[in-house]
Amino acid sequence: MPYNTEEIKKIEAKWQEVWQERGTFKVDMDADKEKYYVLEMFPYPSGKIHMGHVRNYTIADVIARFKMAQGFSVLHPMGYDAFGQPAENAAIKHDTDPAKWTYACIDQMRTELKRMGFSYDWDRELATCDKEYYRWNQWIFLKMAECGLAYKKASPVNWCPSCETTLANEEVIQGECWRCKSEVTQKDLEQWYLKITQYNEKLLEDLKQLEYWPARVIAMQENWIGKSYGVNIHFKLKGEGDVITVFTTRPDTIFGATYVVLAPEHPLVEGLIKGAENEREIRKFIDEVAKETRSARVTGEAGKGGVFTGRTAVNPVNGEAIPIWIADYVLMEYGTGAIMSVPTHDQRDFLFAKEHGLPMRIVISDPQNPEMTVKNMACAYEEEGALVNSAQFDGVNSDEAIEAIGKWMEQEGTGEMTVHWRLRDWLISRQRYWGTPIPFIYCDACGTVPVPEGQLPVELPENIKITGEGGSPLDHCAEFIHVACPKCGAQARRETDTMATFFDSSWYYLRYCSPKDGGNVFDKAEAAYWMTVDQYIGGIEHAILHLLYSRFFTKFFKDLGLVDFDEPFHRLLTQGMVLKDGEVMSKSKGNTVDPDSIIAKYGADSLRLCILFAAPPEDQLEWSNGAVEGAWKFLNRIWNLVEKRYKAVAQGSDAPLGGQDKDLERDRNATIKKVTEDIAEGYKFNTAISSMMILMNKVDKYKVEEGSDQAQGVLNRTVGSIVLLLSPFAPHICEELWQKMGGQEASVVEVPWPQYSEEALKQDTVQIIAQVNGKLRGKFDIGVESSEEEVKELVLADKKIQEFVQNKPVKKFIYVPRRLVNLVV
RNA sequence: GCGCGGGUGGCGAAAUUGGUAGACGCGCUACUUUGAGGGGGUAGUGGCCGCAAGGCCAUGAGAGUUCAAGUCUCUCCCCGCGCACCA
Repeated sequence: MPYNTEEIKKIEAKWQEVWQERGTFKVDMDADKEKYYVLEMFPYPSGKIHMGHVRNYTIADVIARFKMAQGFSVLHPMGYDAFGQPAENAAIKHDTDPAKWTYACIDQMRTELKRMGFSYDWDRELATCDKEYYRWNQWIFLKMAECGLAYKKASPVNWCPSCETTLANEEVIQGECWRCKSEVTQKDLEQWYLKITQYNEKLLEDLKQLEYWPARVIAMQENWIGKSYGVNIHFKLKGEGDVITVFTTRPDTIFGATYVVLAPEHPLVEGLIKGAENEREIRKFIDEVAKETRSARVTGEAGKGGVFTGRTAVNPVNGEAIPIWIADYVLMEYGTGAIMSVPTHDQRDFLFAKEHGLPMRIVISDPQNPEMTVKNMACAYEEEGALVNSAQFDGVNSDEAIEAIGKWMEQEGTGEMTVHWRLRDWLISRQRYWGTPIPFIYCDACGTVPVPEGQLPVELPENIKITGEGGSPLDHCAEFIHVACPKCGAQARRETDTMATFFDSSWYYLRYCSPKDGGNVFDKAEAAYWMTVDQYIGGIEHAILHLLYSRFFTKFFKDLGLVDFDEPFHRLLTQGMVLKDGEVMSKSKGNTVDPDSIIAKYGADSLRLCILFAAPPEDQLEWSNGAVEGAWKFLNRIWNLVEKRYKAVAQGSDAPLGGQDKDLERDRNATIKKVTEDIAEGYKFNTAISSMMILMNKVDKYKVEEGSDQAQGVLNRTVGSIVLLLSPFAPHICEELWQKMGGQEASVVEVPWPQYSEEALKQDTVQIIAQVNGKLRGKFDIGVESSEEEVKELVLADKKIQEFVQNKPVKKFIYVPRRLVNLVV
């Protein structure tokens, strides 16, 4: 029977059914066993899986199966991040219901995942759009509200005109909507927020615990949280009580501040410009800036636009009156929306001052360039140096002056040292239908009232017509909106906004621990056993969004006393993207390869093997059809090996092995060692597979004489080891072969992982390299126990070596035991 | 500009952590098996010189440390990703 398309189909279907029926991957809390939790970022159920999914889940599956074979109690669940806009869009397009569409997609997705042979505990499957899931979203939201972490406020918000909804800061990528890439605009709205900023210090500090996360992800989160130390400095307006507060990280340059700049949106602007001589001109400028898109404004290298207000403010450290300007390069959302400008020591200020002819004063000297003057400087000097023109601080080095001046200003009452965070609270309201309803009710008498816990879940009404027009569909659903106030019973109104779907995915890993618990968000004991996630695997695109939010939720749960750890994901692996012809595979580029079409021809095992062999997990992977064929060929060779050369024989004697038998036995042990270490130490699946191929090549050359039980026994043992080592990578074929070879276990998963013996690895001889002056000149087989003297003698006696030595004296003889010698002549 | 990765054959990639550069695979070439196709087998496959034995060169560029450098140090170039008028 050849390992062809027909046979592959049969085998893979057969074992998928066996796993299903026997519940091979079902797992329960087992205090006697060490647990291991492998998790991949759950998919949005679009229906079809793509190569990115296949890669992500295959990596996870090898780890899960490897850990199972090592005797761990392995939790490996799968589910669906099922709320979200694509379902609404699909509903409009196909005139159906988002729920129907989503559940149909889930069914299809599940079938495709099963076809890949992943080792999931399907009993734990969950979908976030299930009311038994999202009721706990609502419960968490209410808990957050109780703690003051969920609150409503009116504020300028990011608005995506195409998705017709608000967006969190994290969802705005370079001024564009993360989902549809439309230009994001600003709107003033009253919206729900989650106070993630309450945890800013912990979110930053605990990054230090994440020693097994990629440095890149840590750096991205650090940047996003953006802690900076500085001073808030108060500039009084000349002649009035108003004060402009600026934030600066460089208080050491305060004596060089020659003007102050406000963002056009700054609240003090209106009062300042009223009645100004050039009021019209100023208003025109402000209007123009308002019309600019944020990205245009932020990348504005062209020149720094600004206008003078005609007013002045007083520099608190020297009493100097300096002009107040309004400019687009100052952003309202960062710091205080106002800056002190030090053109000599800040490049942006430098450009602005040059453009508008504003005064400059050097307050930090450049030790490399004592001749530096305002006139001859070509750009701002932003490095450190001794202070000048700075009264009592003259001569102090700038890095010391930062703290010294900050403290002095605090004493003088002219400013205070402060910490600024870039992280903003998380805008959670979405004006969309297909999400978790926010569990609040508006009553004219009682105000904003939480839905009582006993009334959860607030269910999404079904069979709603989605038109894509006129705002959220829930706004037009009378039976949803009208509700009695839980406090006074009067006619009241439900909140019609739903939660951003990142809420759903911020805690699903906890729900997997006890997915059917009807009375709790998750079972504390189960979570205590299974958490934290030992290995999390997913794409880098979630480096900030999902991973930051999940860390926030975990810290909140800890404060609630539901968990006792700070961080949810112990180890994180961000798998590389799958490319086709050098570009990321994507529907929009039209360069996708459908995993299903590959499975149909070569089977899931070949696809899995190919993807694992082609590149290390973190690297980009260039798809190639040739590589699948290569993987199939390798599996085919193993198949034929078992079919044609595996023969049940009387177990050979325990007599010591010699010659080729001993060599193969050593190679077998060496391969077990290599594969085990490659998987365990850094997931080097590509080299693990390559070492199995090498062993396979050796088996091909290994001759078994007719009737030689000894040699046949060694061969059998080697074939058995290959099948077991390969089983996490290509599970279906290995199950089948193991059974063919007489394995009695219900599944290879139950067979303990192969062990190697150090004794068998020992070699009698070893090849060493002989160099003359660092160049390779010969190779010698020497006994492992050979002494340095013996080796030296042997090498020096060699004709070829002598040719290169040419009777010159050997100045130095370097000997690295069992590796090389180097003669320096 | 700042941060994180990278740069090794025609291609995907290895390299025992300073010790034989290119394992393994894809592709290609020749021979072979088969009625043909597919598939299988054998040999070869970094560049240059050479019939060969062999020699020289070679890990983005240049310098340095060392008996020995893809690996360590410095300078520079290039590519990818992320962040960014962040005050």
